[in-house]
Amino acid sequence: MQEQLLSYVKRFVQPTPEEAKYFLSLFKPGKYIKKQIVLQSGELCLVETFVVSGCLRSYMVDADGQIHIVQFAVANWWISDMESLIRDVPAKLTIDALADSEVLQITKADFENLLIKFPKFERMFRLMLSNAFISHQRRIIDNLSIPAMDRYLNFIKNHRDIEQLVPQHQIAAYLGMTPEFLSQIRRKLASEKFS
Amino acid sequence: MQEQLLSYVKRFVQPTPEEAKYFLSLFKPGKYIKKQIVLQSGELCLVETFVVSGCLRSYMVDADGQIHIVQFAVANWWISDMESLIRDVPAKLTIDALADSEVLQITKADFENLLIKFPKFERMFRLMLSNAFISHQRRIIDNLSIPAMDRYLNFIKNHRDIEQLVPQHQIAAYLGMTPEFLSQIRRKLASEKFS
DNA sequence: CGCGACGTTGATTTGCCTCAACGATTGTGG
DNA sequence: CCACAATCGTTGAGGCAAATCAACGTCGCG
Repeated sequence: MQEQLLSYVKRFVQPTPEEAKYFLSLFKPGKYIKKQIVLQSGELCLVETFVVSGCLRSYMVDADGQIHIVQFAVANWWISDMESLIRDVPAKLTIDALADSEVLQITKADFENLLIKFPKFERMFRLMLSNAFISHQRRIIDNLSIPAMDRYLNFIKNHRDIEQLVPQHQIAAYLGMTPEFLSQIRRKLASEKFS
Repeated sequence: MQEQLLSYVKRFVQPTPEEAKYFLSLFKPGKYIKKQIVLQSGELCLVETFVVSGCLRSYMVDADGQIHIVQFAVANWWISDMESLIRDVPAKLTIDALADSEVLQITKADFENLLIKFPKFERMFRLMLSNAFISHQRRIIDNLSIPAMDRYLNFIKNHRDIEQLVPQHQIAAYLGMTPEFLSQIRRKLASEKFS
């Protein structure tokens, strides 16, 4: 588990053995079983979570009780309610496990100590955030400009791993459509295959 | 101008006079007149731009030729094509001026030198990015869960400054609706005022 | 003055949602 | 190990929000 996180880190920065050891020592391993809640909306988000295996998801419930999925996190992804974590406000998101999962978690306090002791990691988190920012930006554009069927096609092309792990109505909730409508789309796609 | 940027910086980190001086020395002032292009999509984005006054916008043109606005940048906002800037790939976004504007710009090379020389600023950009990430995340949720009229009401509540600066069809392109439909919404809102 | 940018209005169409019902599969307690 | 309940995906009918298309009035500006 620790090695997996370390090799992830090395994509961004090259820690010395000492830095790497300290870094890893701050992460506590944990397990969640399917459906288990990691963070309940309304509470404070106290940790940043790195997914080693399995799948977590973050979602928001809107005024009509509808669930909107913000993110799926499979192996080598991070997940948290960033707003709650950074600004110490109650979380708007709920995070739970879609499958049995192993994680590594660092508390906010340890995280801040880490950055003070080894500013090198500041760089790593900045680069990670840039990536997340870019992909969120693309998702905004896609939601505004691309019809439902193409959004689905893009999704299964770019996230085949997630597609095989989570049920289809979860994908619908991520793409911003109803499960019924996603079903229509799939029917249409299947029939088009004979042409 | 420089003082405006400095006071912005101080929201995040406390630079020493020496750090502040070096930081500011890397930013070159510039002006754009209304409609002038700052970055053409397809080219490389070479600078990060801080808006001192006026208003820039970034947008993407989709397959149907429709324009989708990613961001308005008024005073004290940053704007760039982050993906192009960080990964050295052709920009997908175009940036232009919606009004005569004053800016301060730093090149990618100077930016990297800055972070090597004074890692303190790494922290600042990480915190800035967190904020941008959080607001993008909220926009994704809003676009999926909130009807057009409420998105418009939220926009004019939270961005009255922008609303007064840019024409309405630009706001429509930001909110993901047609100008005609925004017009309908405004008519309905106006008539509701007499009740 | 004349043209282009901007906002408005109305008629029509369409993409997607709602609601309701129904198999198939999974899983779980008795 | 069976029975029953959830969970999941599918189908169809009907409805609504928002897009499209077309026309028009107004204003600011070269």
